[in-house]
Amino acid sequence: MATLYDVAKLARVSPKTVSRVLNESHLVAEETRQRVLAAIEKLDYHPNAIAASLKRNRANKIGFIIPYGSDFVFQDPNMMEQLRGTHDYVSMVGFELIISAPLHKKDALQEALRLTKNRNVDGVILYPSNGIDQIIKEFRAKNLRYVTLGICYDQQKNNFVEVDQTPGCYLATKYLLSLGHRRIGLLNKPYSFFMFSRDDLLNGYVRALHEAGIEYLPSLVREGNFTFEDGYEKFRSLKEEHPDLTAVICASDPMTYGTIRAIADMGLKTDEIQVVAGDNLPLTQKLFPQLSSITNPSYEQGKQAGKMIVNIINEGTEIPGVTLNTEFVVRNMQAINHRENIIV
Amino acid sequence: MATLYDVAKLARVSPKTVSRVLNESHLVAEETRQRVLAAIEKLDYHPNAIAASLKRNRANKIGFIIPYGSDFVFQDPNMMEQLRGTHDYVSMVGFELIISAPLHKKDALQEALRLTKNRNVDGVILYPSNGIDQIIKEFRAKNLRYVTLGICYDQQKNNFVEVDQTPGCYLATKYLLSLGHRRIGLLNKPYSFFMFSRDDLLNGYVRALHEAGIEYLPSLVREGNFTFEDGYEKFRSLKEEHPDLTAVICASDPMTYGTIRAIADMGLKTDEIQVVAGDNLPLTQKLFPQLSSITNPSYEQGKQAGKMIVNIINEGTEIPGVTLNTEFVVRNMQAINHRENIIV
DNA sequence: TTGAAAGCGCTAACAC
DNA sequence: GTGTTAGCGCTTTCAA
Repeated sequence: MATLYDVAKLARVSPKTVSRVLNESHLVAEETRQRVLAAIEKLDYHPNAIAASLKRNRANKIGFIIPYGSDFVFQDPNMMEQLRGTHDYVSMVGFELIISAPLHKKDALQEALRLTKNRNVDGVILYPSNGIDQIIKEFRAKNLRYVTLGICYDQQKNNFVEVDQTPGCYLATKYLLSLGHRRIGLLNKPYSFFMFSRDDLLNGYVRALHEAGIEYLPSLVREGNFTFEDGYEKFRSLKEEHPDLTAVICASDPMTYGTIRAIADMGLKTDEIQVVAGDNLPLTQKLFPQLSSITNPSYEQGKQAGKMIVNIINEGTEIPGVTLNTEFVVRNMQAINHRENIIV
Repeated sequence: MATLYDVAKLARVSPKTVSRVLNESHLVAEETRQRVLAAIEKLDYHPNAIAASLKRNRANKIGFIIPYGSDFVFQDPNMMEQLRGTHDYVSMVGFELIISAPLHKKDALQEALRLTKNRNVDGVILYPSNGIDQIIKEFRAKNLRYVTLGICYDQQKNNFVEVDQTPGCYLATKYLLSLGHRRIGLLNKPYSFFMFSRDDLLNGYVRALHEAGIEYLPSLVREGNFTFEDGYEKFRSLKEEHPDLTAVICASDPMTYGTIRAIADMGLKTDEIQVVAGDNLPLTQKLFPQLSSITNPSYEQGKQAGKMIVNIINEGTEIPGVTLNTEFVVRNMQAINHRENIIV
């Protein structure tokens, strides 16, 4: 493999000039530049990124750390959307994306530290999981770069991109109330698994109920792990405990699928239970085009996190956190009630 | 950040001894080793991976290159399964995984070359897409490391991990024939988009028909891009052209979803069309537990590809290609025909 | 506008 | 079992 010195020799210039052509080419005489470029072409020279990294003390890599054990990971569609957003942004500005999903959740944060201290990456994007407040303390103490996908502790002011689901859930609840529903379930997100600093879905739900003068029954709310299985189980137990349940709001699309499956398995008809989806993912829209949905800007969240980590790396300072909003999308419900088609 | 020299100084040994403790610690006296480890601990020393890479001429990174433009990518569940398999293997043996999904498909292969020549990665995993035969030629000429997820040209003998869907599709077709179906559609995989070297699904399909003495009608076969949309469109046109169609085999699970949606939208009942899924993904099993399915060992394929690229990097030679098999899973069909529940 | 020389942090020969 | 030294391929003062 040709090195920069080979190019310099062939072009009869110094190594530094080649380096200049590679990086800050406007400081080089055009004629010299052409000679260098020709030599590069001729030798099929590709700069050794590792050597440049060593000298610059910059890996040009971002780590995306997933704390769930890898079989959850690559199957959770929201995480994929966040990953995609991050990928698209950081690759646009010249960073590579390293993904790491330690097999054991507890190793994830250590892995994040290792990657960063090793200089394998210039900064990491982290999910809020248990123990992350300690890890953030260490990142800050050592002046390492990180961004979190959510607020990880009460006083966190910087370096996060979070989504506030309060508005989406408020609108969803209000909509269901306006249709006449009075027993509305909420399959909420987990508070043991992740480390969320506030209960936004619940807040929106309770506020809408309160405004309508409807009593809030805690037993109508169940926490789940965002997964299909949890959607399935929690819906079943919810409906069994509340036979008069007529509507349910799901915290995620996989939970929505589980709920739909549970509805079918329980022998309920579509118009007995109205389901609101949690993420508004493309697949959900295609599979179940009648479902109204809370929107979850996962792609945007990942993208903003990518942008933030790149800025933090370049500026060398912390950056105030960003909160993204949610909305609610109504889809045509008439279609459901008159549909007699059976899907599978 | 502490360097190896700082550790050496604190432990009162030479840099090389520290390096030995880090890498080949059995060659160091236990007492010395403990002193070094104590110094490492005390300084919170983390070896600079970039410096080691430069010296060793080894990045310890694998590139996973996705050639579809990133919005296809992180949404195709099979690709995610392959990625997961690769991730799990390579991270187990100490490699980092870099994923790259150039926004334009045509850039993907150049990106693969760039990453490798730059030394950003030690080797790449590639999908068979148009023009890949040329790229492979260049990889081989320059002695660069690659593995392909499928056979990319007729004479390819090495460095691939492919899946042969002939058996799975043969069994699926045979099964449908045994149930009395005579007009069986095949929503086949694409041949313009990827670069597959053989038409395995079609082979299995035709063989089963032939053995049963049933005529093979080319118009019962449609190519699709593995996507929901293609499943939807192709099924519609298939059924419109062949009103006597009673069963269909889908090349992928997203196509299966599209087909199911089309069936619902066309006002057909479940027992009028029997659908065979293409991948047997967990989500499909959960959403549509009644569907029989061809199995697609995507995770295993990704894992094997990871294993192969690591071996190729370590051995420095090419490795004979591997072909993975497919099967067919029958699920309880009675449940379908008697089910009157409506899913959404 | 260009070049000479030092050095990023580690590892590999080769000595002892 | 341990140390000395050179050098991976680049960038960066500093000088010309």
